[in-house]
Amino acid sequence: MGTSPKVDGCAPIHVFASSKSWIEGNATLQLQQVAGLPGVRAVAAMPDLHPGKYGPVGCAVLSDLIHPQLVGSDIGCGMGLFQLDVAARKLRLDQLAGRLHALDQPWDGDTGNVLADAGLHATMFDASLGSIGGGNHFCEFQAIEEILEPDIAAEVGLDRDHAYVLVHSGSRGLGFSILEREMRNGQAALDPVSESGSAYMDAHDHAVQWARLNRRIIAERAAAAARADLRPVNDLAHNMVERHDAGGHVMALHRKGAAASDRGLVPVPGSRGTLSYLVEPLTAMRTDALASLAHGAGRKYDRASMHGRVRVKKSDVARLERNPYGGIVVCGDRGLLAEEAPEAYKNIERVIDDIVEFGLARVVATFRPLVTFKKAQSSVVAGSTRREKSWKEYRR
DNA sequence: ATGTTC
Repeated sequence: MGTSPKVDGCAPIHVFASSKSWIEGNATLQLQQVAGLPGVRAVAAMPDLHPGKYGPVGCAVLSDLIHPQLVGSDIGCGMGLFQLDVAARKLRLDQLAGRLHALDQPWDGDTGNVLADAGLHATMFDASLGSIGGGNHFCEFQAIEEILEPDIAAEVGLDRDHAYVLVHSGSRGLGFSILEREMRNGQAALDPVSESGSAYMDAHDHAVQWARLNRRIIAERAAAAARADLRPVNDLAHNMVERHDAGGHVMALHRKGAAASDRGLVPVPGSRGTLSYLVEPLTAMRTDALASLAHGAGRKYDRASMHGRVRVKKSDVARLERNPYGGIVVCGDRGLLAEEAPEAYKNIERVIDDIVEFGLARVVATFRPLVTFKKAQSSVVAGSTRREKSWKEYRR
């Protein structure tokens, strides 16, 4: 708990998890490996820490060098919370669930226009704009369960009667292509002020904005299904890297599954069967947290093991398609439903308790899930045999 | 995480 195991040649690691929070051994191992990477100065781990493909998820890493793998493939992935101008109690959940199936279809909006409005150039991945993607990504209608800090809630215009939409999505194929390109170049680490470092940052920053726009469009599509308008409460990426000038010395602050704690209230989702939280970061309290916060409950069991833990029979599917609050989970992919079952995740209350006890944040409001939408099984699109430029051939 | 299988 708040340990700083100083291994020879390794950067200090601060773990903001109490002994009550389960941290998998492999995640701790990955954390130590990260602390030993070239240029790494400090590592902060959150209680939602769990093992990932290229390194642990749920941590911030301050380094002299940019490590694209520490950001991962879903550059700019994050959480957008939006308030709808409709009362939560007015939503017809079954009707809404039906309409949300439209999110499995490509967005039919004017991609060129929204990109231009956002100041973003076109890429070959723009057809994915407005799509949620797979894995843990979701779009969830929520209602306020409780407001614990009325003054702060009022500052951001929270109204306990309104419905909300929380979107967890990222940069789809775009971010993936950027990491893929870096790995093909064989450069494990980049000098932040070098040409290659700047080129990565340009592509990265573009993907971060693209992902933010993607969440906005997804929220608008969801709002349209509820025949409502929306306004953003806050939107924060949790997979990203930023350059920081520390008195002439440029450093890279990576966040992998960790939200920034220096730009407004942080939406912290639970699993799809629990409350989600909106917290106020108390950044000044702990500089060793690297201006970061937990980004959710964090996985407890890996995806593969969930297929053995959850039977995907009719009765189980029926159970997984409801949440304990009487809400609906829409997911046309039984396998994904099993992988993303609430029991695959850590206890969000434990995670929140930890960040509160370590003085990292306080809870402003809690939200209960009404309707959660997750991607349906990917169906192979017939007839698209036309040879387009391969995404691996793509250059900005 | 990924136009997830070249």
